[in-house]
This record gives sequence, structure tokens and C-alpha cells, in this order.
Amino acid sequence: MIPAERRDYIYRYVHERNIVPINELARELGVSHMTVRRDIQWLETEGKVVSVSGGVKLNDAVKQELAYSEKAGIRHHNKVAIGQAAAAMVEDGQVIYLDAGTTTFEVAKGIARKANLTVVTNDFTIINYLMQYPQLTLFHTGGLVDTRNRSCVGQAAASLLQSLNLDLAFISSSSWELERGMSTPAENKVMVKQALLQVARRRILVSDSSKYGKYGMFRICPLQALTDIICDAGLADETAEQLRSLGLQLTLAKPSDTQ
Amino acid sequence: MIPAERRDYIYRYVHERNIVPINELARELGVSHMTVRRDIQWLETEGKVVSVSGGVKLNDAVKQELAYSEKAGIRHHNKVAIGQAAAAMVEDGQVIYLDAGTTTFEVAKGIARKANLTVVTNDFTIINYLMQYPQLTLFHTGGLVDTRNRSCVGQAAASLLQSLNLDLAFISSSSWELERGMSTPAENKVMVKQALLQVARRRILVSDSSKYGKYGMFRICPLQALTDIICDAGLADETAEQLRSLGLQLTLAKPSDTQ
DNA sequence: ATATAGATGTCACAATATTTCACATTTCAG
DNA sequence: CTGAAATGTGAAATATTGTGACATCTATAT
Repeated sequence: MIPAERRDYIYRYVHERNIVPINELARELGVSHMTVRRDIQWLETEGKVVSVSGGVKLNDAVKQELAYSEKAGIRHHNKVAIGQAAAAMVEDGQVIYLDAGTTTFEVAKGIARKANLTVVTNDFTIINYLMQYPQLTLFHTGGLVDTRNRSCVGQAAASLLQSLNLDLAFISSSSWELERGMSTPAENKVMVKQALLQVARRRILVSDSSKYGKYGMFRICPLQALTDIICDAGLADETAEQLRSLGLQLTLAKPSDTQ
Repeated sequence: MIPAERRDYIYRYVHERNIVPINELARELGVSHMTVRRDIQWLETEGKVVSVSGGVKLNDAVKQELAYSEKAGIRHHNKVAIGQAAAAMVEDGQVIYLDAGTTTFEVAKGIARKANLTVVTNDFTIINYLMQYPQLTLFHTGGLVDTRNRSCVGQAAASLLQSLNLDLAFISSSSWELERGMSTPAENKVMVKQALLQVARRRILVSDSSKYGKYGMFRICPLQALTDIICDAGLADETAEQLRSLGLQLTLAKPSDTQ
């Protein structure tokens, strides 16, 4: 059985069963779990399937909301550390923005119990979570709903932001790099992030090191447009040096007492 | 059984029984109560389920602001009926607005499977629910978050609405009356509803008869500013007559054969 | 009100299980 | 035979789960 056949088989199998454990696929196909994993990775980049702990799941349009939660597991330690470092920057009485994403969700967890904060976000999961804390003043940007990311994008979201003054903006990014700056594969996120750069006093990229060096089709800004970057310790020393020489305040967050 | 399977199982199980004790789930699944709790937490952040003391509950009719007497009793049947009558008005390709509230949530359920619709709302529970249906184009108004109602209010929400053209606006109200018109106890809801009246071609009040005759401190509009009213059969004949004589299209929805 | 028991919920940590990563091995096409 | 692609292996990194200690809530009796 050649790889393409096997992937096809997996895809059909998952279609029938909705959720299938990796072990079952490996046994069924008579290959090692690694082969199954690599096949799943392939199918995942095509968006046909989502991997979950222990197995794989259909990416039925109906179940797309899960894309968010699946991502939550990946590089989780680093995200938590970044979130904590970010939360430590926040002071009483400030107005802060949290961009859509799982890393910023960790920031949200870190600031939830602070007093006197105003939090603006375009993310529904974050709003949902923060609504539990009645001492916070919350603001949602609104706009066109991006189901995959459970957030709002587009002109309407950007307009609302432009009418605000923000102390801190925690900006997420799936791709950033020295030469090409911050970029995204989705056009309608561009204007939201650009609006942020205009209205926030301090503009803080929160992104784990696995995103460094990637780039998407749409360019948002050069890295100099930011004031701070919070990343995990996985960033190359050389890169860290270069970022600092651009005048950026770089924080490398270490997962606390991890074993 | 892998985690994703188990969560799926729990979700479906809760769907059948509505409320399920944690112990029962743990026994049924052969895992510890901690695992069940963590699964429930997961489902909860997705808004699929709500945890209650000792167990977990379906999040279909989630509405904190309402007492359960209203949620569970006869009123609920009326809301469902109103929702269905409202959904029947919606045609392919339209742009519709759903106001925050439990009655409009019933409208959302009724329209979820239609094609080619654009739905605008200020309600987070509704957006959350409708995100499951990828064929819909969704828009959220954004604005200041009203935690109690899980929705957005205030100037920012109103501004966004003013930049739209709506075919149908389904408006909820906790108090309406011939003389005093539609009113609300919360000031920052006023401008949202007034913006709707300006931009929607057809302005439809969806409200059960128990709200008729009440009034709140802030006046929104006289009833003539509306074009339609959908209510349940509990409205007095005389009142119905009067409303119709104002030129309003009045629909009295009857709960379908359900007991 | 206060005390108490029993149920329920939270937390930290150890025990398992899964996933990732680097690299050795195999397969296949030319 | 050779190089590239595909696969398997096992150790290390991460995630998930169960356990038990402890906190909190609820109802009842004093």
C-alpha cells in the first residue's frame, strides 16, 4: 500500500467514525504509529482532519469550532509562560487589548483577577471566559465573525479600535521574522492589527518561538512598529540579539518550575 | 477511549438527559471524577455545557438573567412558538438582526439551517450557537459587554449598526405597552434599539405576552415605530385589536402540539 | 446562631500515556 | 548502485489521568 492510498484510507475511515484513535489506525493498517502520525499531519495541513490527543477527528464543517481548542494543546507550556510574563506587565487602571488566539487567552487567564482593568478583545473565547469576572470592564470589537478562530475581523472591527486609546495591546501572530516583519495568511486580519499599531501606546507581540521565521502572504508591519516582544526561551540567541538591537524590549519567558 | 471520544460521549449523553450527575458519568465511562470534571471544564469553555453543583447541564437555553420559572415553564413553549413563527418570516439571502435575549435565541435555532443568510447580533450566546453553522455569514456588533445579558450595548454597538442595512430586525423587549411604547430599565440598551429602528426595513418585536403592560425607566420608541409584533396567544383580544388598528402586523404564535 | 456530617469541589503531584525528535534503517526509482 | 523518500525505533518532552489531602458548600440538628 503506497502512502497516498493509506492517507485516503485514513480519511475515509475517519469519515465513518468521526473520532479514531491512532493505535486503531496503526493496527488496522499494519504500520507504526509514526507513519500514521505523519499521514495525519499531511491530512491536517489540507484541513481535512484535526488531530486530537490520542487520535484524529473529522474536520466536518459543523465541527470547525474545535480548531480552536485543538490548537490550545500545542506548545502549551510555552504559551502559559508567555501569558504570565505578559500579565505581569499590566498595571491597575489600564486599558488593554487582547488579540484573538490561544497565547493571548493565557494572558487573559493571568489578568482575570486584577482590579480596575478595561479589557478590549476581538476573541469570543476570551470574552466568554472574562465575563466570569465582574470586576472587569469588557469591550468587544465586533465585526465579521471568523468561525475558525472564534473571533472578529475586518473593517468593522478595525473601525471600533480606531476610536479607542489603548495602554497596552497584546498582539498575536502566527508568523513573524526580521526581514518580512509580522504577516498573516488572512487578509481581513491585517487591518485589525494595523489599527492596533495606531492606537496603542505599547504594542506587544506575544508569540512562541515556533512562529518565528515563518511568513504569510499579507504583510502587517515591520517589527520596528512594535515596542515589545514576549517569546519563549526557544528563540535563537543570535535572533534575540538582533531583535534587541532594533530597539525592541524582548522578554524570553521560561516555563515555571517545569520538570 | 481517547479524550476526544469521551468528551463527545459526555456531550451527547448530556444532550439526552439534560442534567447528569458527575458520578454517573464517571461510572459510565470508567474514569475518575477528576477526568470527568476536566472534560466538563473543556466543554464549558466551548459553551456547550454548563456545570452545576454535582453535575453538568445542557447549555441550550442558557440565560442567566432569567429565573427558571420562565425558562422551564409554559413560557418556554411560548418562546419556542414565537421563535418558529419568526423564523418562518426569513427568506433566502436576507440580512437579519437578532437582538439579545432568550426569545431571539429561539429564533436563532429556527434559522440556523437556512442557506445564504447573514446574521447580525449583539448576543454572545447566539453567536456562539450559530458559529456551528458554517454556511451562515455572522456579524457581531461589538461594544461594551453587558455580563448579565451576555451581550453588547452602548454607543459602539449602535454605531456599527448604523453602518448597515438590515432586511429584518428581530427586537426583544422586557416591557412594552400601548401608551408608553417599548421601554427598558437599562439606559445603554436604548441607543442600540433606536439604531435598529433606523436601519431595518422591517422591525419585528418578538416578546411573549407576559411582558405586555410593563414599562421601564427608559423609553425606546412608540409601538408605531415597529412594523410587526410576534407574541403568544396569551395576549388579550382587546389588546390585539388595538395593536392591529395601529397598523401593526400582529402574529400570535401557538405552541405546536407539544404538551 | 453554631456545630456537624456528608457531599462536592480544588489542588498538587505521582503514575501513565502520548507525542516529538533525531537518527538508523528500509524501500524504491532511476 | 545511489540518492531521495518513507518508515521504524527509542529516548526525551509533554499531556493526561488518578489519588489523596484538604477546602468549601448544604442541610440538619442542637
